[in-house]
Amino acid sequence: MRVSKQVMAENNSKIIKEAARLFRERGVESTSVNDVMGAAGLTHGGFYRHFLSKDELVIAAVKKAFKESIDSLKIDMEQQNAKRAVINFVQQYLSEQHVTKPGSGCPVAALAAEADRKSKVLKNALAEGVKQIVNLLAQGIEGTPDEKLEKATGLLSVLVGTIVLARSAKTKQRRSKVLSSGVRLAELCMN
Amino acid sequence: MRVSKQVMAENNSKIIKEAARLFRERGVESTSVNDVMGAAGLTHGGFYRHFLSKDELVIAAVKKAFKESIDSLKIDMEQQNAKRAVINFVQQYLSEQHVTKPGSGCPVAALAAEADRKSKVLKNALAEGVKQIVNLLAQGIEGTPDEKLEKATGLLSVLVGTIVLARSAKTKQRRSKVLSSGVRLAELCMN
DNA sequence: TGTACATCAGTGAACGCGCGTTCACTGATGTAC
DNA sequence: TGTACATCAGTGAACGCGCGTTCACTGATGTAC
Repeated sequence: MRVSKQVMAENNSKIIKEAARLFRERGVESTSVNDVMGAAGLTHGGFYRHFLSKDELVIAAVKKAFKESIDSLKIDMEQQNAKRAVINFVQQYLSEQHVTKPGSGCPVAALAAEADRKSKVLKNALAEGVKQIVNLLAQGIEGTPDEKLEKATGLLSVLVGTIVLARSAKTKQRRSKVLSSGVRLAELCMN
Repeated sequence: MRVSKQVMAENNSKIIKEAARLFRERGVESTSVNDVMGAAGLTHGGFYRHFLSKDELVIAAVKKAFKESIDSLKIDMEQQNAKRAVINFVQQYLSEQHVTKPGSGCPVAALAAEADRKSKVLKNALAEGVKQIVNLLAQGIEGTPDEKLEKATGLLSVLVGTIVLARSAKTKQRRSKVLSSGVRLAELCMN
């Protein structure tokens, strides 16, 4: 039956939140509309009162996933100096937790490969998020404006590559080695 | 109708070859058994004379994809000095061509995210390929055995991350910037 | 080497299944008076 | 503020579709003599 505007808005947030988690955990194609609605405590039929299509949900979920990272990085940058904030970001990014919990992690590492093959709109959402993160990271890096951007781009490449490689590792030992070599490289990137 | 052993062997190779290309181009889930068989000039029904399941084909295709890269790198290392071979490998890896033609490119960059969620067997095939490539790259890098492996691991992280990020770029300019920052980083890794 | 027959690679229809999406229906919500 | 009614968020059955897989069939291949 009909629910109040407020409940509907809450349901909408829940759907996007669960989608952002499930898409990163299992991939977009392996997550059905039914999976997402079930995780949000609803049934699949009502989905189309919220979104025109699954594709639209994917966009919303990717934007939400980026917003989480970006907002917390922004707040960190305002509360302390930018360089420290970036160092903290890198440390969290290159952690065991991030490797084993993609559901709350970086959408680039989890979804870029899939996005490359999907709709142009999704690719745009990905590219937009990357741009914003690179711009933020650049603020915590030394150099001329051009150098900052180049270094930030390199840093993000290292971060993404390290997580992707660490996730492909079979043993915990191997994973740790991949992560620690990533940490060393990330430090190189920032100077 | 029945075909000769030789023709059957050729068909088997064709199936694996087309699968290795299509899986990297479109992803494993977005490529159907029918797509692969069609690309190999056959019909879908005959597929199960060659493989027990689609999963088995995925393993074979990933192994084939790695073998291509690894064999050509090995040959290069034998024909000239190892360091030069690694430099060439990096140059080819971080090229426009590799970004735009995933079908003949690195299986890690194309499939690692998807493999992380799929069967353990596929993950193992990926991890095995990564191990072999890291070992080869280490031979072309200076340092103690431990340093060589750590540097090679870092180098591969940079390579994979750079390609993933470059593929997510919207414009050719942006793609070039990502690639050139990757080249600079790769050079840092090797020393 | 030639013949008779069993084998089996490849074909295309058919299977059950889960997917994204649609729809008639329900009943609480929101609104007009 | 109370009432009567239109709205519409959510439900669950149903839709067409493509998927991985199975199967009866075909006829060239491979083999036993």
